[in-house]
Amino acid sequence: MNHEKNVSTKYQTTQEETRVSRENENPQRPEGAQRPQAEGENASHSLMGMRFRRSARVLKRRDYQRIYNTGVRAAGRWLVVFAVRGEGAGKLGVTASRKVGGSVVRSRCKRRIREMYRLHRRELEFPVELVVNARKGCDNAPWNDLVAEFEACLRRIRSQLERR
RNA sequence: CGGAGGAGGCGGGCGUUCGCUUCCGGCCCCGGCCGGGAGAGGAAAGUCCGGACUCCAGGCGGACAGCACGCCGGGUAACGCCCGGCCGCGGUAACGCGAGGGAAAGUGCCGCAGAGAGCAGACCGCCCCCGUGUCAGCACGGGGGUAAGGGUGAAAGGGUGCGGUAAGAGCGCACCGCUUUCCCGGUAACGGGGAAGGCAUGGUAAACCCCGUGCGGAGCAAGGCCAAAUAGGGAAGCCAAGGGUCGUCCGCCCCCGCAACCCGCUUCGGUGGGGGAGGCUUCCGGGUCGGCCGCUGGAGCCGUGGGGUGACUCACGGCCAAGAUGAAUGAACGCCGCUCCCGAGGGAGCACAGAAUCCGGCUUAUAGCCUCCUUCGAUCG
RNA sequence: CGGGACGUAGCGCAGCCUGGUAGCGCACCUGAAUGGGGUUCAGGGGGUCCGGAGUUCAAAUCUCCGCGUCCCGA
Repeated sequence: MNHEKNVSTKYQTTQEETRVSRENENPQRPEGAQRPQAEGENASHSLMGMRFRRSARVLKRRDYQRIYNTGVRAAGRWLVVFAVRGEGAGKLGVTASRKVGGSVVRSRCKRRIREMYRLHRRELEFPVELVVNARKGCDNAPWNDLVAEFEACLRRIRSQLERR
């Protein structure tokens, strides 16, 4: 856990974009609430990259099958991530099977995963089509741990795709 | 104050930052931006009933089958729901529970035990008479009368008491029950009372069944509109054999007509065989991927007043309150509130659960909190 | 949205329609046979009949309401 956090901060510094790195540390550290108000308005311009609309979603069963069959894989305690190289801004598909829990639990898992993708998609340096499967316990996992795991999976995905 | 019962409500609050869907207005011009508004439940659940709505390779009428319901009256669009009442059972009571029609229309079943279980029956007994033994009581054998007592069973053909008798028995009487009948109250279920009858009529219909009432079938993936690539020829009308529905059948009209229908294989697109296989005329559409509509304003909600014991209803006024579609309604953080744990201060947790065409119910899950009423017990005055 | 099947001993299944005794195979235990084991033979134990109500004298069986698993159709 501690090891993964160190790696994630190192990964952030490689991005050179100080605005984005500041936004990323906000949900990770509770002390981040004391951020300057003046730069908050300035940040609103840069937040366009944090949007996540329906056009950025994987919608068809065919597309899911293609990503499962031809993509690379990375699994963690609460997540399984599949990916192939994509176009434009990239896409995300989220699934949660009945094994994860009832309807309330599954919906919550999917929302949390979408939220993580929305906040961290910039860390992928090229367009990628992702499919994330939720695993049991995803709804109750501590937010910071879940984010760390997601980032770790993204790094593994990225290196595997670069090797191709 | 405590216990119990009933009715109803809420089911985290506030703030900051970043998002999602949709509506309205504006701008760039065909999906983006800006401003403003809205955005899960009491069960949204299970899919157990009832409707609205839509369609049916046809409709109308009738019969049967099948299924459901079943005290009485009312409410409702309708119901298997709700309200009020009756009866039965449970509870000291408040109150709760009840598939609660018919067993003198018929059939079936009632294991084991027991003498006998559905045209009742006589094991142990009780009593009388005759014979033998005997002082007698009594014993044995034979004949008869009984069903009170014992015993079996879930259930033994009214119950309790008194009289009566050889012993007994509704054999007689009183009360209770039952049947028939009359009167009174009630819309009715039913209740109250009188008279007569000496008692016949066991249980089971969540066994078949009978009686009464209701029901055509599917379901918003219903159904409709627009319409790529590819493939390519169908559609409409008329007559004849033939064929056609939603469990079956009948009648009439109607429709299809190179298909229907039957059998087999299937990658669910089709395809092989059987069956049946005539012509004429006119015309240009059919359909998949995808998209749009259906899609939320309704048996709607709130308030006031009237009617009703109540469910509910009527009148007037006001309001618009999710509409997604690989599926939005959120995420993170801070403060407060509540519960539990060591107890200075901290830590952990916050019920059941997520709209999918829409309503009326039922059922099931649900941490905690609040309000009102009733009843019982204790204490004080 | 609609339709169906199943739940019985540790495991796989009968019994349910037509209500009264819960049974079969494997596994388990004991004994015999063998130097020992397997096979075989004899005997034995083990059941909230998925849960809760109801009908009945009596329910695994009939009825209703739940729970769980699996499978179809559009």
